[in-house]
Amino acid sequence: MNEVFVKLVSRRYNKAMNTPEAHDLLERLSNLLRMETRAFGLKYGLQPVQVEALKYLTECNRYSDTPQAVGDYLGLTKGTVSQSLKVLEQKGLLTKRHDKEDKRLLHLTPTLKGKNLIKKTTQGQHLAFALTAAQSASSTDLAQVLQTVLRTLQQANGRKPFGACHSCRFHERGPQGSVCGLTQEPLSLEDSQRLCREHEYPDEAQG
Amino acid sequence: MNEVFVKLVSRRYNKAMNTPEAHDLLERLSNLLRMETRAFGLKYGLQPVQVEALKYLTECNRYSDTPQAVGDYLGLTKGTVSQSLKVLEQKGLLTKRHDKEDKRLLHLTPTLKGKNLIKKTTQGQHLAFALTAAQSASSTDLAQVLQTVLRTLQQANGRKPFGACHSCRFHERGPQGSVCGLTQEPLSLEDSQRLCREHEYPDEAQG
DNA sequence: CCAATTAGTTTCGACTCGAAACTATCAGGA
DNA sequence: TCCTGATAGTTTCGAGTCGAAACTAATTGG
Repeated sequence: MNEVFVKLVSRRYNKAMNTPEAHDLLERLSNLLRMETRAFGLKYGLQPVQVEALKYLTECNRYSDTPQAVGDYLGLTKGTVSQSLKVLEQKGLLTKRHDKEDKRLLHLTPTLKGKNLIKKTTQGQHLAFALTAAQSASSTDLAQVLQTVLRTLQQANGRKPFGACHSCRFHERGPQGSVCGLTQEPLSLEDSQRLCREHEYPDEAQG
Repeated sequence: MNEVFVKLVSRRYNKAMNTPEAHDLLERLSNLLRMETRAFGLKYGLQPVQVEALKYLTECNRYSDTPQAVGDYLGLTKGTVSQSLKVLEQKGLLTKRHDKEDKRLLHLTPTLKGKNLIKKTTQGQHLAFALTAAQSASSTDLAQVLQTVLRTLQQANGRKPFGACHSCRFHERGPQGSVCGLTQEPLSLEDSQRLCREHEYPDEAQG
């Protein structure tokens, strides 16, 4: 049964050749995620990086709870990390403790307060909701799943979707080519394929 | 045939309940993407935001090529956008032109130089490669696909994978619980589930 | 026991970003 | 017509990010 499954999926992926599209979608999701984290952190006076560092520390094992590891994980230099950790410590969200074997090493442990904050982070973000929506959607195409996630997130945040013109509810196909139902202006084929800030999805559509 | 398909997928998703995992994966992917864009932009003296703005302008239609739209798309305030666009214009990557109907509006058009730069961006990034790898992978589980993308990207960038301890090639299951093959120290169940900076995937494994 | 290495901190400068004040244009009503 | 309010964009300012480099302290290896 899994065999059949695999074949179907592979076929769809190859046919769609949607790598550049998935690329774009991931980038846009990436941006939105960052904004969510920023907005959340603001409520607690924390910067996005600080939230992410604290989150990492609640998820790593005892070989990986050092400033160096945080830097490797987040892709930041040790200097930058050092400052973020200082803030987290001052706010009572984590404690530092020197390793007994190697006194250069610092072990970082989130306090109860820190752990609770991270719990709230995950709950507070709309991403969880968006992911649930995407997972209950019927598509197996990566680009389509990502698109569902993105759209749900954008709705939740009250952001414009910026979809491709041809997928818009105002897009009208006339005898002499396409027309924008909002401006009543004719659209070239190229226009129709581009992103539009006024884009609105049709009521029923999913893709 | 699609009916069967949908049921299978739904079942797997529900069983796996992998929303939090997908959440994490998206965040880490998001970080990596940002670093790639940063590294790329550096070569041309551009900041990540500037690259993204320019990229948007090569993809949007004529109703959406204004500073305001760029801000909406990237989730930035108009002041911030204004500065980024000024830099792009100074570097000869885009041109500004006032709308003839509404003189408040500015239309932004990437120059040939700008368009070429964006082409190189997409080619230069490892993400395209990673996505291809993911799409040829056999999994249909969102978390698993994302994991493949992430791992491929991390390898391409020479970054540590930070996988869960129990999935590591040094993880050994002994009679009295698990042991880390690197440190020869015993691991609690909790340890085994956490992220480790020394993590290395087994040769053949995919998940 | 000294040199090289590694973990972490501090400092500095370039850059990001939001907020707010500002200019210019447009649209609508008395 | 003029005047008010709204909208597009710019400028300025301050808090914060981040990498680079210099620095301290501890460890490892001839």
